Amino acid sequence: MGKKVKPESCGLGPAFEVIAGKWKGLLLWLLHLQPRRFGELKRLVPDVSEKMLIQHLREMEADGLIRREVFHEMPPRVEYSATELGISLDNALEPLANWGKKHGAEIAARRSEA
Amino acid sequence: MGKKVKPESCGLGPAFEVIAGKWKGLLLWLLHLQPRRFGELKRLVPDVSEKMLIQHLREMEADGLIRREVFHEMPPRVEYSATELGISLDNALEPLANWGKKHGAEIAARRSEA
DNA sequence: TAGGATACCCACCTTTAGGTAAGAATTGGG
DNA sequence: CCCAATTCTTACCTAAAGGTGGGTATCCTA
Repeated sequence: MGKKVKPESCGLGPAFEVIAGKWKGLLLWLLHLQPRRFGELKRLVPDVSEKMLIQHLREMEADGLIRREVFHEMPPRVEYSATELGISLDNALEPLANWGKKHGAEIAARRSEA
Repeated sequence: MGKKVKPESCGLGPAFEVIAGKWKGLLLWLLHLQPRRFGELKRLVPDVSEKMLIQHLREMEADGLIRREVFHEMPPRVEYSATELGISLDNALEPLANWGKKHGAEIAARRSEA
């Protein structure tokens, strides 16, 4: 019994570190579909506050998941897009998203029973 | 341009609702390997507090991811194991875990540069 | 009868994630 | 000269997540 197991060998740690945050998964998904500017993201995710929107975008940029491109126009324009690394993460998230689509109703039902 | 997009169609929402929590991913991974009793889990994840350990286990049980079996022995014994649903979620998490194993070092490096 | 092992339960506290609302920089147009 | 549009920025606050340290119940064994 009781084989020895290293928790780190699970591998979820680093992935969660990078994608944890209320809106990051959704933002990455949106940006992997197509580049978007700040205002677009704000409209597409109407419940996010501006503060969290930039904060999450900045962190994802720092982690190399997305890139930020500034166009020196007036009015100003900033476009965010997914990097290769970001796309690879989004791909790794797809099975999870499918699981959510498949079992979301079941979960919600079980929770409302409570 | 600017196709209309429904954020819900991403599908990550329900999945994150169920797996969010500092230790849930790791716990599910451990329990999909083999059933474990409370004390074993506590030893395998030494940084988790007892409070969070049961709290997470209880929530995962309520969500149908794991099952809890009580053996009326002395000293008492409670065994937790993954359900079908839990196993399916763990499978959906595997690509994410692989992503973490592959890019964890890269992420950590980028973060320590800061 | 005291102590040990196991699996909890609880009250309290700290930390952190996230929200609100206001304001600032840019620069072209009226 | 003032205003508008866009992308932030900042100070402050709330709520939720998680940690700490103690206590409880059970029954077996010494």
